[in-house]
Amino acid sequence: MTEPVLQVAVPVPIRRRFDYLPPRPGWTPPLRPGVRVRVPFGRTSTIGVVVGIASTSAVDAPRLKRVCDVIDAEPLLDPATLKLLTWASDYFQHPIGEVVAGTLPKLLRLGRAPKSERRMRYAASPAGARVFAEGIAGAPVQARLLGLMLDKGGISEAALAAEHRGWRRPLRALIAKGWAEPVQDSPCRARRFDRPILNAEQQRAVDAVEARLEAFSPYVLEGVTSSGKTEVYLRVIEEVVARGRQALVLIPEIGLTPQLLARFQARLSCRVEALHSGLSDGERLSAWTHARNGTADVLVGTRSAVFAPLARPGLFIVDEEHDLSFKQQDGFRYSARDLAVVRARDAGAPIVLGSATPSLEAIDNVRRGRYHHLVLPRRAGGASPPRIDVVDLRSRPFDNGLCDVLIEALEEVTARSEQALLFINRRGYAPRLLCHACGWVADCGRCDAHLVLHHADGRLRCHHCGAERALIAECPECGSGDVRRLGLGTERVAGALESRIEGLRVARMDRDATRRRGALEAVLDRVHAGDVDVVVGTQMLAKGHHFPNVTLVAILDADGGLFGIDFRATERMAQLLLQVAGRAGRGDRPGRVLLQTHHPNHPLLRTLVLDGYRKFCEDTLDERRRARLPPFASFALVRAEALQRDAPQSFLRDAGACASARSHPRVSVLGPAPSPMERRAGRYRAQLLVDAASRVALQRFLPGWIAELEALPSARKVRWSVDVDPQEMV
DNA sequence: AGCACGCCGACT
DNA sequence: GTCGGCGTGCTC
Repeated sequence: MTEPVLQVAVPVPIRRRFDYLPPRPGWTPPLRPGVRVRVPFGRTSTIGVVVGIASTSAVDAPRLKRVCDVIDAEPLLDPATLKLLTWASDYFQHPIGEVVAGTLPKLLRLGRAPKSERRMRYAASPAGARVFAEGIAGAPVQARLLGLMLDKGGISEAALAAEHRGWRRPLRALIAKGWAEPVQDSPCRARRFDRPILNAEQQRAVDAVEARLEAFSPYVLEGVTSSGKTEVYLRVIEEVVARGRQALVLIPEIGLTPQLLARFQARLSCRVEALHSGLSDGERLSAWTHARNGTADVLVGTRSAVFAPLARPGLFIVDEEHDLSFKQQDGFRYSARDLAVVRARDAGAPIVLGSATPSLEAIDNVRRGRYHHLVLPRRAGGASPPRIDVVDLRSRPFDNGLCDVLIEALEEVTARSEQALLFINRRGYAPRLLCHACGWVADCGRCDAHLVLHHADGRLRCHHCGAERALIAECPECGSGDVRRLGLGTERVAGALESRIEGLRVARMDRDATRRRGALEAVLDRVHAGDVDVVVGTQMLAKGHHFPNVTLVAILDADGGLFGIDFRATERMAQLLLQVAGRAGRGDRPGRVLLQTHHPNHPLLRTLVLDGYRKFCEDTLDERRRARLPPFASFALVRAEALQRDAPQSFLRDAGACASARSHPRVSVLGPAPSPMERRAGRYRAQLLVDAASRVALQRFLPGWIAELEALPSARKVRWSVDVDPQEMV
């Protein structure tokens, strides 16, 4: 009888599993995939997870070591979660060990046991109550425990232990038969008093999802801002939880988690838990464990929550599906949105991808009939959509980004005691400091970028590497005192507004103004209290905050996205534009959007403003199809960086040569080319694009090719990574 | 990622 | 004469 071979995911950046033998010959305790093991590794030892068990190994028998010990009696990761992790590792070409370790709460990675379920309570199910009434024969202990549960409406573990010494086994039997179930430790309160009435479209969306709760069915829920998407989520979640299943809700990585969580908890009479980066290690472990053992009915989390195991998965929701933060931008570059779809498919559950501005991928899937389309065209409460006015900046006088049309509009708004949002895509005061005498520009020494002037503290900062310098009054090259501040940032616009309109109360909302803990909340509170007339901010303004009194939104420079290097730049710009615009005219007052541009006749801008987002997407998708760009092709990007200027390019040239030698008919490589910002934080960067005709072609090509790259001598002189389905080409 | 082995400069 | 620089190689 040969010993089983344990395939272990070891937390190292090596694209391989490591084979081990059981702790001792003739080891009998069950060894199942999903258990953690401590393994000798090189000259040290580390904790890994068994991801497979085989009868043979490709490694020579004498080289196989034994695991030191098995940490878990029961698998920590269930088969579905393991399957997801392996799938993600294969698809995104990231080492399995790092995938597994990276998605486990830190305390579990360190070998801690999952949180005990001490405070769990158990109650009889309706089926249990029926059976008990009819009388249970042959299982006196089970009957007694069930009786207690019925008697007291639930019983704690401590009370169970007091009642019967070996309580775990009969309890497990009761749960297995569906007669008893774990319940939350505090009794449920019915909190459905605040349930708004659905409009016809919301009802149709809810009905559509609820009609197919038992099978994989993907939906795109397209609803303009404040059309009541969240209410649709809540109704469907209620139904899923009522059927004894769990819901996983993914939200973008922003400070909105507390608000959304509060709304969920206020509306749902079940146990809602959060899993996001703001939690302590203990809280994170607790939420993870509750998802895994089924104590939590609803798990609301950011990107990484997509890997949380679920005891009874029944529904997946990705809110603001188009948001870039669902794609991790370093290390293990996975897309939580796409993985959620994979998970829903495996679980045979519905998934709702919600957005006011769905991604082109989502829309394409609708067009191909793969996803169902649910539309919420109306704004809740009958608010009318905002009017979009394009302001032609050409030959119009404007000062610090503010033209007279905008100033007048602002004065009208504040006269009515309403509020306005000004969006500008750059923080700081001025993005460029220029000597008018000799042309010198303040550049970052470590990046190919200009330093941005921050006026408040008199510093010059690099927004790419964080380098900082004191502001200088004279040109360091020629000594001239005529050093000018070029371009616009939030700080400058805010200051200009204050001096242009007397008594105007301006708040800033950008990374600088909200860095301090609680600062964002403070700004939001001031806005809600009406202590602010105008908010000047960056992208942050676009992200779902509710500003009921805002009736004017201005986009100071809509041109940025029109001529970007990234083929997704226009899609981004359109989404941002509509998201920002969506902040205007909630409540009962109509909103107005002012869009300042030097290119009022740009075709995509015109389509967007005149025909709306849908038409814009149709046109952009047609263009993508003609140009064979995603989603009509599948990309991967290999990035490399090094302190030596040519190391990245020569590695990527070798990589390109390997690719050509493989002569895959449906795959080609483009480049290498220096990254759009070649030097960043002192390192030179370059990239190579892999262009495949389809996902399948790309997935067939990558594994073998990447294995070759790992063996290239030039690979050792650079740091390199693969980004499958890159979202940003920079 | 760690960790060790290995061969060349400024210090007691 | 040694401490230590990081290049190279390996991990079941």
